[in-house]
Amino acid sequence: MYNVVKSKREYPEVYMPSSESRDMYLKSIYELSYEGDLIAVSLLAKRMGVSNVSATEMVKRLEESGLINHIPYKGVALTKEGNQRALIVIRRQRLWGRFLADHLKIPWAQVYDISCRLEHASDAAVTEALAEYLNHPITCPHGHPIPDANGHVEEVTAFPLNEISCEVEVEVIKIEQPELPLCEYLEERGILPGTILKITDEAPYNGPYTVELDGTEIALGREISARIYVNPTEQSSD
Amino acid sequence: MYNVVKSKREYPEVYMPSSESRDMYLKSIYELSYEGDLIAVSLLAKRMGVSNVSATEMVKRLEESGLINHIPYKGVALTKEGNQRALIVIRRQRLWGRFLADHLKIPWAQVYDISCRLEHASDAAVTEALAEYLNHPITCPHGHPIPDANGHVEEVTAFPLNEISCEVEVEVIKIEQPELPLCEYLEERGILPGTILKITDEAPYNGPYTVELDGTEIALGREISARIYVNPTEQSSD
DNA sequence: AATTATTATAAGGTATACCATATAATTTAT
DNA sequence: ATAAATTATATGGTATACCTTATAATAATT
Repeated sequence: MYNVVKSKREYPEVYMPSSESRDMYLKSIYELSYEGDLIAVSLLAKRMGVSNVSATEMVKRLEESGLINHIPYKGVALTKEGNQRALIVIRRQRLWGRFLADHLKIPWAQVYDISCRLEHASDAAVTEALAEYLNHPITCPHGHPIPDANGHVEEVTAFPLNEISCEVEVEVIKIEQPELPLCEYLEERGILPGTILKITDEAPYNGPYTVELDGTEIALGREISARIYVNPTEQSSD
Repeated sequence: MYNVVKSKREYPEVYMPSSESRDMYLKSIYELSYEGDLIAVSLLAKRMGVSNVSATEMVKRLEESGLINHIPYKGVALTKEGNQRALIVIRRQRLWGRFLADHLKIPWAQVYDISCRLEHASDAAVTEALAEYLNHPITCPHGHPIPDANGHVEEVTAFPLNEISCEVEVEVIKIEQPELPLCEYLEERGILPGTILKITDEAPYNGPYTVELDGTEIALGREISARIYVNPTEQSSD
């Protein structure tokens, strides 16, 4: 009688198995992938916060459904269908992200996690109504492009901050894997898409970067820097 | 790492067990209850679309959690805590209902089912931000009052249409159990909160009512009539 | 009071999505 | 080439939330 409770059974599993968990795996694989490379199952497990055995089990299920390819001892990659599905889920999440940030004024750091829950409660009709309502935004609050209704995106070109030289002024474009603790850290320090900053010093032995923004200097670890994608500003390229 | 996937485990079950399914049971019990009367487990099972055995199992779990009381062979009733929880869930659903209907322009008939999915993806912070954004509406699109953040409501007084005499002009106040097929039927015929109508004829042997609205006459079965709650208009009480 | 109907419980099963531990297969590094 | 590390699989177990079938307990009706 109520969709929510019976959803597991109402879908014809053979045709297109779908669940929150499966969608999260597909999304993680997409987010970890770069130009169709293979993702190690152990990396996927780490990202999903589950054991390797559990990830392997799910990989098997997703492969049987034709959503991913698994080359043993090498890794997994999304099939065309899996990629499509991942991008549809990502579209939903990023649209909800915009709504949460722009309309509900949810703190930036919390947006990703909350939108992640809403994405699973939205079908195509709700998603498109939401897109219309939001006036078809092109990026999410963390700077990622929003795929269109057919699951197409142009990924924005940007470079991780740790690949940028000292004294080059850059603009923050997007944050990769914007989960709560990282974003809280960044939000406190005013680092979000649009922020202008530059590296003023690199500590040796893989030590932190010193970053200047808004006249103040802060220290940023290498791991975090690798998740902050930036582009040189026009000013710096002169 | 991702809340959605691990939510089942992250809550300390002993303290406050919560899940979509449990919330749906609580909500159903609330909706079936009238002035604290006992709800038969079989009725609950029917409402939830599950077998009696399954409903009994869940009743046991909910009782162990202190959310309901179960008097064997009599029925179940929400405890104070269960009632609170039900109303919080209902608040979320009804707020989302307003958003879906007023902002996303989702067809009225579909609002209940969709809001039912969104309600489970909302914590207190999102709920209150949403309430603020919607300007604290007092009723949902189906005419039900929205509980406040503490889980308090004043149920609106209204009478099922089948208890109304012929020729009395009434206004539709709310639709009980507004699931999709019923609402599609009503929406097609223009019967929703605010509609003014009157019964012009009652067919014998529990036959259909003839109802006049907007100058046209339509036939309405008794079962449906019992779910349409109305109040006499000021005009009719003169 | 006896029959019928309803309600409850018991036993065994399904599916999803996790877990740990152990072993086998393969890759990588020495 | 061999040892070490990684990856895969096999086995058995947990929790939730369903299911069916069968039996026991109670309530309602005749």
